[in-house]
Amino acid sequence: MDLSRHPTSFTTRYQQIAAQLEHELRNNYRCGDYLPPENQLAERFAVNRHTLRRAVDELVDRGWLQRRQGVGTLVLMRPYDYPLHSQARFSQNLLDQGSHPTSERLLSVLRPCTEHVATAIGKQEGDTVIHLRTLRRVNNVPVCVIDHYLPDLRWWAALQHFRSGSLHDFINSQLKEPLNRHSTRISARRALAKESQLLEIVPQAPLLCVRTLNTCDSSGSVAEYSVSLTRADMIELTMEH
Amino acid sequence: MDLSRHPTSFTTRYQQIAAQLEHELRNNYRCGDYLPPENQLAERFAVNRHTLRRAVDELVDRGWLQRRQGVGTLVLMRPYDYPLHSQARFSQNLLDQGSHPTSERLLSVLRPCTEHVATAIGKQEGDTVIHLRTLRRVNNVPVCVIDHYLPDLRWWAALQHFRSGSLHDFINSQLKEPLNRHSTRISARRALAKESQLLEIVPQAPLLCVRTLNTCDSSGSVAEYSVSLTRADMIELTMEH
DNA sequence: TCCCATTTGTACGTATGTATG
DNA sequence: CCATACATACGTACAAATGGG
Repeated sequence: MDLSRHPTSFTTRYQQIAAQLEHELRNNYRCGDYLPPENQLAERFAVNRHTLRRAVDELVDRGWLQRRQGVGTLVLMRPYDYPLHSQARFSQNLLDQGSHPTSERLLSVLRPCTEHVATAIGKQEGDTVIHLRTLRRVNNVPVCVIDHYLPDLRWWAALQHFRSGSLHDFINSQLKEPLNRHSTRISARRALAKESQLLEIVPQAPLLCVRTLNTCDSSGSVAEYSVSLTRADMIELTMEH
Repeated sequence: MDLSRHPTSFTTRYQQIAAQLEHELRNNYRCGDYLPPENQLAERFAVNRHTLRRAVDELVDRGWLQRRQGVGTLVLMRPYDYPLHSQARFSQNLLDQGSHPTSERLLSVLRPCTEHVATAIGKQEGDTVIHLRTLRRVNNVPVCVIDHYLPDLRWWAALQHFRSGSLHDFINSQLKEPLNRHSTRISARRALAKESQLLEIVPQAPLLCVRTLNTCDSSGSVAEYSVSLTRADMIELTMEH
């Protein structure tokens, strides 16, 4: 595949090489393999090592390669395994956060909160919070991972019995605390390595990120701050006004 | 602030410079400003231009700077805002769609609607609709492009006088038709080539996509269907409940 | 329209540092 | 301690894009 003579669109040398490497990664490499050393590749493509590195940079940025100083360049890319749901897009109500009847608990710990969480829930960095992580599947396909942060440590004992289902229902029925949605922030970004693994998507795939602050119905104090990451290729959020 | 003698952690020269630049961005620059030319900065830091570029690369990757070939390096970061989140982001109310006072008209045509638009507004594929495209900038940085589809062709004459400002305000004042938000769908995907060009982002960068259906206050019929594409690195949507 | 200065983008060359096994 | 391979840095040159004269 000669990409050097591409009539329609101008590409730089390093972009050509990146495209060529990407093609070879898909066909000739498997996850866990190492690329040939930069010197060899540079020689093969007849470019300076810097130019070759610039091409590899692109693929590292896309999450398909990982550099290991003194060792080599590791191949992370998997062959595409989900050709199916390019079309299928589920809808999900914007208010569904934390109330998925199908979600499953992945994590349940007490931990000092980060600055980000502290700011959101109005506590100090390092204050202990309950941290739950749940994963929602649709048709057994993971679509959404949610981190829940709860500042009221008195809930800890009860929450340890939460295994699956709707967290908000659980809190409502077990702790008699109906939660009120206070504010929501919606953003999008690329998936990080661990996230793409968890959600079984290619690295760098776009994610919808919904951050929700829930307050206690009774006292009005912050009860839960949740951050959900949703596969943007499968889910869209809907809202009726 | 001398970062060159940092006892605890080893930092490379370009990392020191990136940290220094980040510090200066916060204190001495505002969104929309331009950095001094790379040559000047390189001279100031007494490094090669490549080294300086490597430092700037870091801040570009973090979304705080944006390069414009032939022009300069644009500052995106808002002062006083950063320490809270890992990513400095503007916020935009979820209800802002079509009502940006700063938006500018890019396109204004009559055209047969696609199946997608036809489905949304409840007409037949091929039926003529008014199609407007507007671009919103913040501090002269493009952040959001919106396609508006309006089925009522009687508005065409009046709408041709719309140049900039808030489209919804224009419709309200010129056509005496207050619009009502009916439903909203939010998704995310990677930018296509043309979109990334228009929004001045790298290809494949994640976009927030908000599709809104607005109805006439009076008749309740569909008045406008809009599709907005927003740079996810700069804008997040907020909602108070 | 064309040219020109400015600024970023790409590419080559070279040298040395750092990490790994 | 050494060979290998990636990381950083300096130097140089030219290309491409932009904006102004």
